[in-house]
Amino acid sequence: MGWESHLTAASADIDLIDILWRQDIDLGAGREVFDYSHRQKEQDVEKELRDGGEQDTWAGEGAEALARNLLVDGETGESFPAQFPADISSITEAVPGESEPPDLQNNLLSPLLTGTESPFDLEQQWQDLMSIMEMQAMEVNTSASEILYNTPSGDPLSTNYSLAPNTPINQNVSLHQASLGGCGQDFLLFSPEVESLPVASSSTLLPLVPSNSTSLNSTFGSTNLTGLFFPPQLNGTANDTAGPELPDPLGGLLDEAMLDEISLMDLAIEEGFNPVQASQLEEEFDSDSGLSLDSSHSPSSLSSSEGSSSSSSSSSSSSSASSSASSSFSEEGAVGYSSDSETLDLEEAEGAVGYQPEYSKFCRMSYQDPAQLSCLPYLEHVGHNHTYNMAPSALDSADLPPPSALKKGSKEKQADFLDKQMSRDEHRARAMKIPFTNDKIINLPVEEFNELLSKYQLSEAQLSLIRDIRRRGKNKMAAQNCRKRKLDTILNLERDVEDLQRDKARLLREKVEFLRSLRQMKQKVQSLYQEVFGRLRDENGRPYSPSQYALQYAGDGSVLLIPRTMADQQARRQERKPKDRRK
DNA sequence: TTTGGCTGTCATTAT
DNA sequence: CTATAATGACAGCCA
Repeated sequence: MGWESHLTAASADIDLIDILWRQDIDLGAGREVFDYSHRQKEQDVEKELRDGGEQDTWAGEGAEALARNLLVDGETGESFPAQFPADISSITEAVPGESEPPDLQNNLLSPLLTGTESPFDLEQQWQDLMSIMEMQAMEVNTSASEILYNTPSGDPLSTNYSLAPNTPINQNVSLHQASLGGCGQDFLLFSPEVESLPVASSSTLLPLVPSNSTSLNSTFGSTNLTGLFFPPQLNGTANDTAGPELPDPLGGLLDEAMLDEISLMDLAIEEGFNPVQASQLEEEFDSDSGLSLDSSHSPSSLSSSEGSSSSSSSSSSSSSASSSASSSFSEEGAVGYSSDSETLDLEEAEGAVGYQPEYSKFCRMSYQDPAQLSCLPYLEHVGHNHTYNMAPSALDSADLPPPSALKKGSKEKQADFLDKQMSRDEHRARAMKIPFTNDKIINLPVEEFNELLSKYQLSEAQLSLIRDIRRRGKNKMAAQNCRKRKLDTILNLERDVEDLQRDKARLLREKVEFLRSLRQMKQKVQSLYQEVFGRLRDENGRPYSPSQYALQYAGDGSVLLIPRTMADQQARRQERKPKDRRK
């Protein structure tokens, strides 16, 4: 108990600390045993003595903090309604199942479309869309064929297809030839004018859609010139199946600009995109084809911070026992959470996205490097000085009180200030005459630490204090790392969210593009079908009735003219196959 | 005076 | 088992 003889320290702070220490011991917090509960008691007593009744003021702070935490969680926990699957389902629902029975030609088109025309590999979703479109496309077919026959197409197919009556005629009709005349023009012809897309789900989000919903039908209805080129049977069939009694409910969604708008509106509504983000997306869509899959913000590149750990180095310890805090920076820097590169990376990332609050928060965690901190002007206002372990030399330049406070600039005040910069543990260590620095106490490896302890004759109180200092010091760094990790996690999650939102927007746009091209192909195929069928003549020179005959596409590119009954059977068979496969 | 952020500390659990 | 790391909770300080 030799330490009591040093109670006459000049500093009042040290007097107080010594008094506290005596009280701690008087309260029974003996230093013989390293006891957590005792340490808690001494903490409490110390607080009561030093802070007076201040604790009452902060009685409810824990609850407030909890509430804040919950709020923060609520902010970061963005909700992502599963809208994309809903899109598909609603599309499926939007396609009336009743349209199947009357439309016989659909059944004939499906094998060709699914088998040979698709240049894309969109896997399941694509297949789903295909199936959707197959039912949907025929709603546009009438218009498509009308447009086709309205065109001054070349006539390579003119009258070459006169077929024998009655029998299923197996006549090769080269689709290559057939497409020579109209195909090249088809895309030019159709793409700007007909934009029918079954994004019925999106229409629910757009109140302006219904007003346009009849534009397509009315447009093509008024220019129905099919009769000029087709015999009444074929034309009648087409009108019967997809005609006025089945108006295309999606006709109003065909406008290309509207599709993009739908995409953006989708995003805005589903994900809470702010207008700025939406416009950014729009720019992205405008400049990008939407097919670039390489994301520089790949979520897989996130957890980089964990790798930059370096073990604490004993060489950072200071030599002077009295200036015990001189090496606190190296001590903290040795924690192993170097954040330089991360800070830069995040600066770029956040700067690109405009996440200022988090950026500020994040950078405040880089205090472990004072130079870095002083280089960040926006952190200068952070004048907190809880870092009692900070080196006074480093604090001199930045945190010294204004000169007015030092006018009477006595060395005592300077000493006072330095004292205030010392952590409580450092004060305690000084009061207890601990013969080495807190830095060593905290950062030395266990072996060296024990070796150091064995070199000195230390009382139990001193040993207990040393262990406390070591425990608290390590825990302090652990807490700092923990907080930084937590911030990193939050930032990474936010970046993940942004990346996912970007991906979703891109996929949505791709979906629209695919639907668009799919629709064009279907229109082209359908018009080709009708052109070929319409040019077929029986032995009497009369056209075949679409209600009795149909064209069957073979796998080798040939086309067969077969009776309807056979075609229907085959179509049903082929329809079931993929469904069974899916199950 | 109130509030929010930062920091240190303790208790507890995980490694 | 001990030592240490990680983390939630709390308290205190400061702008």
